[in-house]
Amino acid sequence: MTKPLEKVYDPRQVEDRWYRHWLDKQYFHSTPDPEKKPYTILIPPPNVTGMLTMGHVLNNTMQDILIRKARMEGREACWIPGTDHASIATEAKVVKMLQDKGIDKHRLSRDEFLKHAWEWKTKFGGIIIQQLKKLGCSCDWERERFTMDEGYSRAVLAAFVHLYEKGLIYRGHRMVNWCPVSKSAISDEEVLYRQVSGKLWYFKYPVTGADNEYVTVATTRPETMLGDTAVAINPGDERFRPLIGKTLTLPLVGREIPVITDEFVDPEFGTGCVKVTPAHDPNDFAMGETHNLEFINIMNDDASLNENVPEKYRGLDREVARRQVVTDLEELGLIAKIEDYTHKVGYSERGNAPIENYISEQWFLKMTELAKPAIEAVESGKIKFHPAHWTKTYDHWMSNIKDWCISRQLWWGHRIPVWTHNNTGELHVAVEPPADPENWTQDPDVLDTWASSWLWPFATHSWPDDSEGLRYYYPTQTLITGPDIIFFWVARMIMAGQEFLGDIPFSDVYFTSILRDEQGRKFSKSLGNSPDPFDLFEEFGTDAVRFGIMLMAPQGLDVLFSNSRLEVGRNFMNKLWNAARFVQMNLDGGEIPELDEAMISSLELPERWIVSRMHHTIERINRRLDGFNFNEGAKIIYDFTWSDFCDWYIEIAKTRFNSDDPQLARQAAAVAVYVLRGILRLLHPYAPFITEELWQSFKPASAGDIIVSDWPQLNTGLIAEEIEQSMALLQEVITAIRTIRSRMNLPPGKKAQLVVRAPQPEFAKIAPHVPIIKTLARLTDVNSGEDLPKPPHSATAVVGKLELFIPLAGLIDLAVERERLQKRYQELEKHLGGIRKKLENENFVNRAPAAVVDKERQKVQDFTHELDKIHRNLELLA
RNA sequence: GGGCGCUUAGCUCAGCUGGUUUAGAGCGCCGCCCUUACAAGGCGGAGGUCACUGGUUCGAACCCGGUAGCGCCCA
Repeated sequence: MTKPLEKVYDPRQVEDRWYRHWLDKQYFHSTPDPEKKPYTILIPPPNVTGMLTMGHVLNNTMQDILIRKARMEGREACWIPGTDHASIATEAKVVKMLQDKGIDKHRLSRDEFLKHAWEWKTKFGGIIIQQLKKLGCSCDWERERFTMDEGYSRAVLAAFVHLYEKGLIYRGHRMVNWCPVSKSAISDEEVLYRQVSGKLWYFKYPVTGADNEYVTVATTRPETMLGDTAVAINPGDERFRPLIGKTLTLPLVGREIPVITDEFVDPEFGTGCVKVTPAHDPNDFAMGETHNLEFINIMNDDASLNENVPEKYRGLDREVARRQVVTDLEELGLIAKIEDYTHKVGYSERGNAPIENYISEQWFLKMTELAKPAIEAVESGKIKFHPAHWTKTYDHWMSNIKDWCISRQLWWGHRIPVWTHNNTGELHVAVEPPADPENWTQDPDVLDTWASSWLWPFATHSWPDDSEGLRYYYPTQTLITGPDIIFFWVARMIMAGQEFLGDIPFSDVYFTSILRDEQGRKFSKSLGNSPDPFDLFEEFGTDAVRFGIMLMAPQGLDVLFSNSRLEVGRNFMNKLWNAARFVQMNLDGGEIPELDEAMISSLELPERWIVSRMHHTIERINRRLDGFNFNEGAKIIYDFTWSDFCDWYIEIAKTRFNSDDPQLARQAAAVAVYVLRGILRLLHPYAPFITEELWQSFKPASAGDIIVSDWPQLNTGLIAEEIEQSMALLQEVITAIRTIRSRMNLPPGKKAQLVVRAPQPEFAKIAPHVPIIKTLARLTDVNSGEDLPKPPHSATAVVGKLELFIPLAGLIDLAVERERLQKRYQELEKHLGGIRKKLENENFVNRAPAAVVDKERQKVQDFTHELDKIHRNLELLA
């Protein structure tokens, strides 16, 4: 027995203390144990430059719930944490930091820059790891990995070499998505399309050698006309048939360009004639290849115009050049019209600037072959998605997969392990550099960050080397992540797992909800509508935030988050705290009584009932958590604790503690402790701190900390339907009396009398519990009999076969009473009408299962019975 | 344009395999109460033609078709 509990739960006194204790005891650390089944979760590595967001809170709380439950269930639970190096984001931050110090990145050598980057990473990187600890995450911190750790880097390079040797990696001049801010290629998945309101400009291109004959083309990007090398029409478009074979003179440039025909051209768009800029548009690129057009790259890597345009425009930024081109064409009278136009523009995810389609030399990974087994793994059900509908999105993307541009023109990251011989041009592709490095030049690019994090499930271990850990922990069990990275990461991990280890990386993937604010807007930095988790921890307590967010996150739907909804969590923690406090106050001399489960069947109804309810609860929570229904699991434990345990059992236990029967009081204390222990353990994965704190006051003498205690064992033998039904009757009686009291404005301090008219066997069902009814319904005495007359001036209720009368001489408001009864009368008539209609339907009686029909017949009987009684009492009021 | 999802009380959501009791919960609202665990609380109450429409069925909030509105992803 520890010291008495404070009146209000104060999380600040508790959280850090227990986290330190768990760390000291090494509870989070896992070592392979052949005797135990492993349960492994890989953290989706947050960006090393990142800070904890509510999205992380949601995501990591779920992982912690699963891992804590698995640990309590006796699995060898291992949650592997870490961060990724976030090439683009980190490099941008370091460049900015250098700029602030007056250092230009390009004045530095690559090595000098990397030195700064590592310094920066050491200093600021990984703040998020500390923040995860604050959240209570029980990760195996001894296994923390960073995607640029030495061993991990070796794995990344080994993977590259493997794929290169297999012929899946190639280098090529291709059109890629170019981010002019980071001056790097990015993958298709890193492009976000936004609806933008812009203009559609109609330009007139003069037909060569003809006076006053023009072809009008429409474009959203005027400046790209400087790189046009053709104009295209649909071959079936009669309107432009005369143009075929002619050439046009490109204004401002003076280049002669052909008119070509291509099926791709949509006659409905613009004028039906389109300008073709093969070096700056993916569709035009394709046309350029088919028609053998000239590819003129008109841009520098920062999206300013280069020397391939007339001098006037050189060096201008694309936006400036756009305005200039429009002005100049206007002066020449070559603008037919300008329309408002909304269209989608691709933005670079990190640079937050419109991307360019830009031809450059890049490294690509062929995906089709890798995708096949990955599609199969999900279709066959070897890997299950939750909610399952994500499999369709996955399938669609996987079966239309395109080659992956994996090179980035950055310095922070894994440098591509390809060296070219300075004299012979020979390639050296290997994890280790050539023996004579002075004769070789290494490819300057680094790999896409996802080309390292897709190896996370095994590069976090020893791969490519074998090890006990790799064999024991791979494949992992569950991955929890956001649907926004289903392609970036989930799909690619599945491919990598099968390619490199020949086995799936995990068996279940849970996709979290998207967090939105109360107005339904996504949380975003630019809107500033995302709360700082630490403010919330401070205001509500970490357990309350965890529990609250679990409660409001439905599976498969977005979460409308609001601070006020966390109050539910806080209130619940306080409720639990006080329930525990009450139990503690009633432990005789501080001794914690043990309940012998074998004795339970000999206990009284309320005790047997609460035990039955608890095992019901265990069963339901297990089922919900097995199905990743975190919100429903939270709801179940909430309801059981608040309604069953606090509102009913504790109230009944008060009558035991106050009774003259010490045996009864001891039993109630034993039952209360038994149930409380169950609640604490069931709740522990959701609310680790408060449950650990309370556990110390109630744990069995031989038990350790709750984090390593046993998950409550379901005993279906203790679930008793008939007990729950008997208790339901008792609850109905009490509620019926309370309703009358409330309706009649009887203040709680004023006790009432109860007269029960009922057949003897019916009254016998509640007779043993009269003391409880008296206390919970605030009665002085209870009389019963089969033929008692209704006392004068009494209010009435009917519960099953029991007629309840509360004499209210002088207090009863006959009008209110009549209204009450009439309302119930009408309700009953309505229901009866519906049921009778059903039963009169021969098809129903003949075709519905007998049990269903019997049930309806029983209802008719019960309702009629009640109706008669209400009717009789109404008459007495008349 | 293609795909996915959603629409149940004022708000946020449950409602699992069609018959879960008479469609539930929390918040909010109304009334009474500082009843010695908890006012971050207790007791009671009001509030819903389950988006619309057609069908399947003895029976539909639930299954199927269509319509409308909202959201997301892909092109």
